[in-house]
Amino acid sequence: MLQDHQTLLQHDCGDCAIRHRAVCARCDTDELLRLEQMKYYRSYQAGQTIVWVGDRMDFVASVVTGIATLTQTLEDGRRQMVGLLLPSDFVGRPGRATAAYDVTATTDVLMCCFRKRPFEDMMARTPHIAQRLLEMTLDELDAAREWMLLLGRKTAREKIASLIAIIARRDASLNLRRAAGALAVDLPLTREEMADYLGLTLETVSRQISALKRDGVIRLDGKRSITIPDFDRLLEEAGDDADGGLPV
Amino acid sequence: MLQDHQTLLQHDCGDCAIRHRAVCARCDTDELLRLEQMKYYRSYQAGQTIVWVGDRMDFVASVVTGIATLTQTLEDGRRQMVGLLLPSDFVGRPGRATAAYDVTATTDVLMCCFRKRPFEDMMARTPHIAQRLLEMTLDELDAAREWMLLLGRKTAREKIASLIAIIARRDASLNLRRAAGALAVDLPLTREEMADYLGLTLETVSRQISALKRDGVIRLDGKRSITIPDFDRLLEEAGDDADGGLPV
DNA sequence: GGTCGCACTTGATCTGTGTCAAAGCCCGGA
DNA sequence: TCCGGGCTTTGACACAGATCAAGTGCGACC
Repeated sequence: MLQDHQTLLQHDCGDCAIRHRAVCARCDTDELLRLEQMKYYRSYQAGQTIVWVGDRMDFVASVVTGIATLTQTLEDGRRQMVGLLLPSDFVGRPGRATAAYDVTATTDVLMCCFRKRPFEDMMARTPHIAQRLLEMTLDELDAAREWMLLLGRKTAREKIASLIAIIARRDASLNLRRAAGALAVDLPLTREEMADYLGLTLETVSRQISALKRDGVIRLDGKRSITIPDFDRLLEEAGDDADGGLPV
Repeated sequence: MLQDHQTLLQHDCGDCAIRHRAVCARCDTDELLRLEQMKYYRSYQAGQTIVWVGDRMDFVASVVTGIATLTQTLEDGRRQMVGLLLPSDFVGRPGRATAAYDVTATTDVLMCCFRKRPFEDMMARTPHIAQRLLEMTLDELDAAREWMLLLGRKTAREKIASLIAIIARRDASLNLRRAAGALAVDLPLTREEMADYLGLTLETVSRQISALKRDGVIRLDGKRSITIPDFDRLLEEAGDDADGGLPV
């Protein structure tokens, strides 16, 4: 019953060995119960816009299942994705009244929500929540900076390889779907969404995926599902140093 | 005597009308005094590297005077700036042992430092610090996302205009150097640093600055100092919507 | 089973920015 | 005063990726 938002409260307290699974019963029971009473759910269909820039935001939430994106748009329609929300990611900013980005459901999405005001009050009372939120925000900031390097300095081929590596890594850490040697990943994004992630056009995305396939770096099973025969080879193509992904 | 790190502890408590100047005496006196005892200074010369990626980080700090940058580098030397640290900005990540980025002093820099361990302990005891740090980190995340839009989707000309607008805005909010109509700004960065900020080459930066000058969007007084006759015109060139800068 | 529509691929061409190279400017030191 | 070196500007050219335009494949719906 606590599963949906436990990532919000978890913290390193020494008692909880497995950080991403356990919630420390000793310290957080009261807060957990209070939070439990506050939560409610919202679900959205694939393609649906969850909030528009400038909308009044009266809630904060975390993604339970599905994938959502944060995007920014220039007046003439150029779009850049600035956040990719996977299960357990947090949406919304305590202390801000209106949304700064468009939030869109890429697949069907279930969110676990908390009304903003009581959540903020609670944050003021229970230091663990602010500390946990700080930790999550710092992780996001690191991811954003890695992303900036990608956008500013990588070639189209490196961008595609990086994106596949990022998805594979986040995916693998959730699902442990690592077969012997080869790794199966499915891309939860359309070519256009990948383009918006990478600062490219969809044509370029398509061409570079074809090129990586031609060169044996990836194999395609259908259009959205790929296998990676050699992950290190992929990382090499991504141009990163050593382990080349989001610092975690 | 408290001036150097007061931004770290300030918060909205109702008593302090002017957020960026006042520290609420009622709530924070003890913490301020403890923090005061812990602080020490380091200074760096222009061009000097403050920390290298992977270095052990035994302190956190905030910039008192001068400008520093965070950069990431690919193996073949391509560089991308991922953070620009102006006075009052925070450096270092509580809970992380090694630096994730190169930190370099662009001008002479004075930093107000705290040893990491005691700072972390203090953070655990005094919720205000974590909350304040969260607020600052969320601001940085917003800035990073604006930056991602710039890197992924703006043209070279728009990038330059945006950078000038960003510097002018941060500068103006600190110094209130807004003359009637025209606005004088000096660029604290070399052409190469601007290029690293914007994901361009220094030649392109130079060409676009010349173009903006030719078109009357900016005027140059020497190489590093510009005046902006019409700020709205500049924002238009930057391609942003409405007020087009870092959301604050 | 056919056909409609949408996501994707592929091709031809165009263009903005990178690359390479040279020259100018300015400041500091001898 | 002149010289040297770093920062900057400018030019000529190359090329990665954008743009425009067909075409393909595949699932949904009749």
